[in-house]
Amino acid sequence: MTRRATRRFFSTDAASLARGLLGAALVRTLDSGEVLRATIVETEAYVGVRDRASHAFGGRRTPRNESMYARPGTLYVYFTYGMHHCANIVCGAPGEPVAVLLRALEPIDGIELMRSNRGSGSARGPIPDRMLCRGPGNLCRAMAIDRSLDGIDLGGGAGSAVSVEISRRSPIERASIARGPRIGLGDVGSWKDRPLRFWVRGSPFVSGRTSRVTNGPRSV
DNA sequence: CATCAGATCTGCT
DNA sequence: GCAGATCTGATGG
Repeated sequence: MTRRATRRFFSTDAASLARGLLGAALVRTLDSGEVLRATIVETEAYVGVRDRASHAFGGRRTPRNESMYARPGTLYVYFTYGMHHCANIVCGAPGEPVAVLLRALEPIDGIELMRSNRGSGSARGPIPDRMLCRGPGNLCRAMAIDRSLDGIDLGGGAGSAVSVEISRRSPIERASIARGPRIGLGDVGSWKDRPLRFWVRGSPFVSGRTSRVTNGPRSV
């Protein structure tokens, strides 16, 4: 039993949404009608203009990050390193550039299409399921998310390209959620160590170099 | 395992 | 020009 997340669900602070998204499903409906569905297992919170690691630090506003300033439930997709797309869900108060980065998903439906979206893999054979949506760039590729979806409203009417499904049945136990510092940040002072990354403890779908280090204990 | 170069877009200096 | 909310394949211990 699931329901679709509405604007109300996204209208909260970034850390709360980052936690609350764990266990929810990200649903991508393609133009063809095919559906890709995956459980969110890892997120990062970018808490607003005071967050030195955020694209919106100090109130910075550019063509790229414009949708961060849109209403809660807006999808913010950016392109980085000349190669990768990353997907965020805008939250917080209306007009505040607050968002949650999606870092890893556990594939549920449309797995073969995800694999195909990722490319044919390498000489070592097809990409294993646990790698399909591991990391913010990889999950965008698998789920066919790019800048053309930047700014869409996840809380809008039915049939939109991307939405979030919340399950009442199996919410993630608080004790099964781990948190730690965010990944890949440059010199952002004390913000580097803030525990704003959240993940499902022990999930083999979570990103990070070694699952032992990144997947260890430490509850919320 | 750990480290590193390279892919080459976007925004700031 | 250079660094960045990344990822992959290559190389060396």
